[in-house]
Amino acid sequence: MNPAQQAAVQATDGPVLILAGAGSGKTRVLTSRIAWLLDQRLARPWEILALTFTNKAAREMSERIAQLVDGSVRDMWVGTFHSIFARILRREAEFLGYGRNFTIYDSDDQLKVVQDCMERLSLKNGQLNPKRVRSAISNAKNAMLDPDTFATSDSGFIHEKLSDIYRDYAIQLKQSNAMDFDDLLLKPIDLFRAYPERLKVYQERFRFLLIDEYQDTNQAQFEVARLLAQEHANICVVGDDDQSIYGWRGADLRNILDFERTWTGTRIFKLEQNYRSTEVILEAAHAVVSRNQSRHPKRLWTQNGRGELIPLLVGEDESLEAALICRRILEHREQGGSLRDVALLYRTNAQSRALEEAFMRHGLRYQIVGGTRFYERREIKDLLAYLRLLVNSQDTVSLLRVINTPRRGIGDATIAQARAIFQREGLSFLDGVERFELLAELGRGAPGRLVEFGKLIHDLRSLMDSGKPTEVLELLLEQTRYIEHLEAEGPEGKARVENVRELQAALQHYEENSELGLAGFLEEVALVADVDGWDDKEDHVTLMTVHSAKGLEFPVVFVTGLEEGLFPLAGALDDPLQLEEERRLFYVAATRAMRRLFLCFARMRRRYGQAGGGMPSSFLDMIPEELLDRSQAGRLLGSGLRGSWRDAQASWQSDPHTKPGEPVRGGTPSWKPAPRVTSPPPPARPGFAGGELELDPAELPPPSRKPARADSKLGADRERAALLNQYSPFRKAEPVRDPSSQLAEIADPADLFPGAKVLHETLGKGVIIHLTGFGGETRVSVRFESVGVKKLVARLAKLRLIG
DNA sequence: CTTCGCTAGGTTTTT
DNA sequence: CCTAGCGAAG
Repeated sequence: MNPAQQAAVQATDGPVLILAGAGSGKTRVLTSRIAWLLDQRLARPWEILALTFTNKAAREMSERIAQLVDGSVRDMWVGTFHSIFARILRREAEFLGYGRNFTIYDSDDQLKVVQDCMERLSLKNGQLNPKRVRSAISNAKNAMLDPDTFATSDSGFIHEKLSDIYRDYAIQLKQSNAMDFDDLLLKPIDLFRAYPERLKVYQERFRFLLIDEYQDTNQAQFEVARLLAQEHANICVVGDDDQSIYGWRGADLRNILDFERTWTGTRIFKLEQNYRSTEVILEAAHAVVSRNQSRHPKRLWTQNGRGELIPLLVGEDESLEAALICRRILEHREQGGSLRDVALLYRTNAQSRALEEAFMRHGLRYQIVGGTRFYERREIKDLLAYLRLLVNSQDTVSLLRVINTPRRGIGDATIAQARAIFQREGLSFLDGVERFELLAELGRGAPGRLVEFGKLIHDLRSLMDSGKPTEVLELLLEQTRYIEHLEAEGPEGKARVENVRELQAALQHYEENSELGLAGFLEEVALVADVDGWDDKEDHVTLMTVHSAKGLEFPVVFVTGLEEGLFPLAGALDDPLQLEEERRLFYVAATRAMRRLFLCFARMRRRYGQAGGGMPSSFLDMIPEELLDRSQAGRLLGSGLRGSWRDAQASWQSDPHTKPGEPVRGGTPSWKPAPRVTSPPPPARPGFAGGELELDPAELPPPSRKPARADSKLGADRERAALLNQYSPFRKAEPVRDPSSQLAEIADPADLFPGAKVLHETLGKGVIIHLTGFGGETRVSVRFESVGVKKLVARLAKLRLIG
């Protein structure tokens, strides 16, 4: 351990701020510090509270502590903010008028409540959009504004309506015995303020508080930490202002920048030696982030050596960008590297699609982290909603979700009437269902169906009390005939059934390893993050957003989609604060790399299916020339053309943070606000082209946008397909000369690619639109001439490639 | 009450 | 381009 690290570990008394740059051994310091506290008998395990942002980070921390000290980790509270405070809230629920079986609402559930409130307040078709409302409520909560305070914080018609909805929303949640994510941080504050003696209990208990990724805390987290630590002032926070990337979620950089002012007597330790990356990588990352105004000045250094230059990979479009990356990965593997070494990072989840297709085509194993999550799939949410309703009978969102799923003839009209009746009688929905006489006015069929539903829930609940969680789920599936319901959906349903099986397996696993039952399972499920599902043991390339990648490291990293408007994102371009966050995001991305960093972009990228222009990211301009390797791209993307990027950009983008005296090469001095010009269009850049292709991409035919109607361009498509496939280890695409003259073999799923023309035994000719690889099964969307678009399982579809 | 077909809007990032 | 969500018809 270096002297700075050692000092940080041993400064056990009073407030401590550890400014830990990327790769500076932050986790090591944090865990050693805990081990030190225990070794020196300064603290006993249960007196330590360590808070992280992801379960993965928490797990890693626990494991590493366990290696340092023996055994006693079990009594220590190490977990995410959300899980730790959920735990505290369950214990203290009665003080807040909640039941300890409260449900945690995710953002989907929140939206349902908001919509319900808006309907009730007749604001459904106004200018307020439910998602906006949801985010307004969330922002209010992050700023610790309750409905009353929020109401007086601003004025105007819209704000008034927002306040009304927020107030109703809070009431609905309470009535449903439910808390949203934000509540998990806010309610503890309410509790501690209203019941100082409860606060005291936790203050006494947690004499040592440690917080990881402190730069990402919001005001509520700041406050709850302050409350807990104010007694002993043994608060140690670790963070890096350059890695604050959750501003949009309410993270407040001031928390870390002002820490020493909040806590008198703060000792600050700076960890600036990086053990992860090469000098080249660090310099590139620094070149971008150092333009920010809001940061502690600092500079990482390393003894890892200079390292290799950063290749620039330029693809004609997103598919070719992906193909170039695949080629590099294949090279890496040929040189004895493992796929596990490699990560692809992107700004938005939508970018994963083109990359995924390329990986499939090249036969490279990959795992996408994030995107649509398992627990957010419809079939999973349906079943979880049943289980949630069993645990918490007041959970309205879940009730409304399952009451007519699968269809049992209880529609909106019935529900609305029944709700009205029960409300009048002061009954909860499920209680009301048991009062048959009240239901008479609902007409002929409805009462019976409602009672039947009530009985279903009743039976399931009795089994929950006596049996195992897996048995409950089994009975649920049986009674609702849910599997049959899914199977009736056709091929789509088959995959959903698989997901249900996975849920059963997950529940079984939980049951075998925990005592906490159904309620515990639901809590765990509610609080998983995308990264938590990431499997770092398997040999595959990892694809994820930059946000998900924080805290991770990989020997080889590709940062993709470095186009102005994508990374940095368009919405951030004219807001200095957001632009700073984008730069930090780039900094995070680049500093994930240990040995090798690649920067990639595409000259053209389809968005919403429409072609869009890709100007190289302004970040690329900030990186000193001598760090980049344009040896291959350089043929066409040479120094002479560099200015033209900037010229083009300068005409429509100004960079408010470029310091005077540091004019950007070839551009207008940008501290003088550049006029926002919409025309003329950026100058054409002939021959500004594609990376490392051996074929000159300038001679490449443009990709046809709509393969289905591209008959006249078939030749072009074929050539393009050949290019895309040229690196495939399995096969060289060999287009059939005359489609009608011969019947091709049934294609191996790995041979299929978007744009390929195929022949199906019964459905006839079609064109592949795209491929997906969920659950290890390649699925293929084909637009058939006869029947339109069909989704098929590639393995079973017996498709033949035709010319 | 359900089903079908159309359209508008969505892609920032997530506990 | 894709899909969720809405309105109209059965």
